[in-house]
Amino acid sequence: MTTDPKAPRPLGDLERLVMEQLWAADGALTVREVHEQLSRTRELAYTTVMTVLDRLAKKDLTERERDGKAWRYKAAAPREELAADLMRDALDRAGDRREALVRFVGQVSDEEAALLRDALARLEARDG
Amino acid sequence: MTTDPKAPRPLGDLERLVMEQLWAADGALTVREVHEQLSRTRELAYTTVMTVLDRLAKKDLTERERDGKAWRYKAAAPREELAADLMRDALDRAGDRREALVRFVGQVSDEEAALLRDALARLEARDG
DNA sequence: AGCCATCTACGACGTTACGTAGTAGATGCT
DNA sequence: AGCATCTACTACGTAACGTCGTAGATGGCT
Repeated sequence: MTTDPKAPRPLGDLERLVMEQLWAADGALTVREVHEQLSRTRELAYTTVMTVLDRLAKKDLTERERDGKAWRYKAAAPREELAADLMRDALDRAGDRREALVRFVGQVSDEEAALLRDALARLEARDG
Repeated sequence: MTTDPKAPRPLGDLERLVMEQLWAADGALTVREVHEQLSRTRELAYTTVMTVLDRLAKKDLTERERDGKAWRYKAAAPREELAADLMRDALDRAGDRREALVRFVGQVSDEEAALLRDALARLEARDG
C-alpha cells in the first residue's frame, strides 16, 4: 500500500534549458554549441554548461560521443518520452488509478481529450 | 516555445509518508496521531513530524484547523488529485502533446487503458 | 617539433529542499 | 498553581543544482 520511494526529480531550470537545446537540435551538440545558443539569452560560463551536460549524462538523460577532442551530446530520449514517463510515474503514485485517471481526464482540454481518444483508438487498432 | 519554469517538486520520502497517513485517515489528524502511526514502523521524533506537517502546510498540501491547543491537519487535496495534477504538469512540459499522449498511452497497462477509455466516455457523456 | 587555442576533468562554493531534532515558551486541564 | 502537552523557532547535515575556476590533456597549425 506504500508507494515506491523513487520519484524522478524534475529537471533544474538550467538543466531544462540545456535539454531543450538538445531536443531542438538536429544532431548531437558540442558544449560550445549549447553554450553559444544559451549565451544569446543569458550570460553563462562555458564550464557551467559543461558541468550541466555532464550531470545530465550521469543521469542518463543525455548520451555523448567523441568528436575529435570534444564530446557531442544528444538527448537520450525525446522530450515527449520524458513527459510520458513522468505521467506514468505520477499515475503510479496515485492511490486509486481509476480515480486519478478520471481526474486527469477532467483537467484536460477538449483538444487533449480528442488526442487521447485518438491515441487509445490507435492502440486498440494496433494490438487490441 | 520555452516551457514554464515551475515544476512541482515531488514529495520527499518522509513528506510522502505523512501525506499517506492523512490520505488514509478519516478526518483531520493531530501531530501526535500522525507521529504515533509512523512510530509503529520507525523511530521518529515528535517534532520531526511537526516540522514536516508544517512544511506541507506552507506548501498548501495540507490544511490545518485548531483543536484546543493543537492543530489538526488534513490533506488539502485527495491523493488522486495530486497525481492528476502531476500528470497534467508533465503533459504541459512535453513538446508535442499528441506525441506525448501517444507515448503515455503506449506505456499504460491494458487495464489502465480501459480505465482511460471509460473516463473519456464518461466525460463525453457529461459535457460532450 | 613546438605553440596555442580549445576541451575535459575535477573540485569548489552558495543556495535551497528535506530529514531530523532540540529548546523555549505558550496553553489548557486538574 | 502545576504539569503535561503543544507550538514556534532555530539548527544542522546531506544532496541537488547553479555557477565557475584551475589544471592538465589534446589536437591542429606553422
